[in-house]
Amino acid sequence: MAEAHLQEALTTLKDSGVRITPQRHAILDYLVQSMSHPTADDIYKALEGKFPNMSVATVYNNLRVFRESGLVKELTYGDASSRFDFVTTEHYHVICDSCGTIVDFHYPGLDEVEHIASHVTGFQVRHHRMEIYGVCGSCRQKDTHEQL
Amino acid sequence: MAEAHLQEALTTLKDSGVRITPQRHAILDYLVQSMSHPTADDIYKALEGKFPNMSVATVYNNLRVFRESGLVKELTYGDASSRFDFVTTEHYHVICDSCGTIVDFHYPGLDEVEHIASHVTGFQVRHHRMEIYGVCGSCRQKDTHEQL
DNA sequence: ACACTAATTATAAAGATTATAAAGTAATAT
DNA sequence: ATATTACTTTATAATCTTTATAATTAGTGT
Repeated sequence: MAEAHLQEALTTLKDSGVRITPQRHAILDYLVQSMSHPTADDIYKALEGKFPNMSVATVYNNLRVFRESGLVKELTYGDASSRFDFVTTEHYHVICDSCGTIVDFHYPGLDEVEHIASHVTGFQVRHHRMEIYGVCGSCRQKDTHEQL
Repeated sequence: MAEAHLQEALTTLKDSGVRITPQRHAILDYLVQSMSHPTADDIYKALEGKFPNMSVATVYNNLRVFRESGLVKELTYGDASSRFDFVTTEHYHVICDSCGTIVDFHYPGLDEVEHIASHVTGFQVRHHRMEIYGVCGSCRQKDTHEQL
């Protein structure tokens, strides 16, 4: 399953004339395997065993390449680092204000909102982002015990 | 109208024990007056006429104070600077991918989404963010003429 | 006006990301 | 096969936004 996603991604890249270097293969592989939403630095650190000489710039460059090929979505926040999400099916994210955990959340796209926004503002709407924030189950338990 | 908002904000601050300095007054005033969504640097530059010695840190510090008092919302993006929005009524934002213009968009809160997210993930949901992206009217005209 | 405390300033530091230039590697044509 | 070319990686420096620090200044209640 994950393997299939990786193969498909590699084919997509090859077909659009992007070379498959060992570094790119490894970064993609990590993105597919990791069920989390890693930062560029997470990826850099995770791969420094295999590629002791890899530069952070390589990670950033290739994440940009993947983003431009539509393989990866960049989740941007204010001060903190961007997180990168391998694109499979459409979904939103629910984020814990306390520990930062990101949980995938499947919900039908908000087409109506897009239509109304387009109508009201005169924009040609192309996409939207939505995130839901709160406190995750384990942080709530901690809070209860610690009287936080 | 704008004056009323400013006065109300000043009262809120005073009541919570925050000193009203000339800098704070000016920053709040600018936020209320400007119908845009300025960055910290926008504010800093706009006020350097009145306050030639004001530090950027003062702008950031006070924007944080206002945020913590609930007077101002911080709109965070990835690489770019945060933008600050004086809180009046609840609304979302529609953002132009081409020129960055931010337009206010009034729409009922997505309560249902929050409820379902809470139910599915076990989070105690507290808030959400949504932005709609596209191309604004004037950029679309430009694109047509320039065959972009 | 005085004393107390908070706010401002100037500066440095931190952190994430991008730019640059040199060296390396893969693809293509000869 | 080899030379040529274009693309990648590496190492490093630079940029940009934001925060931390320490010294000075200024509000506020008595």
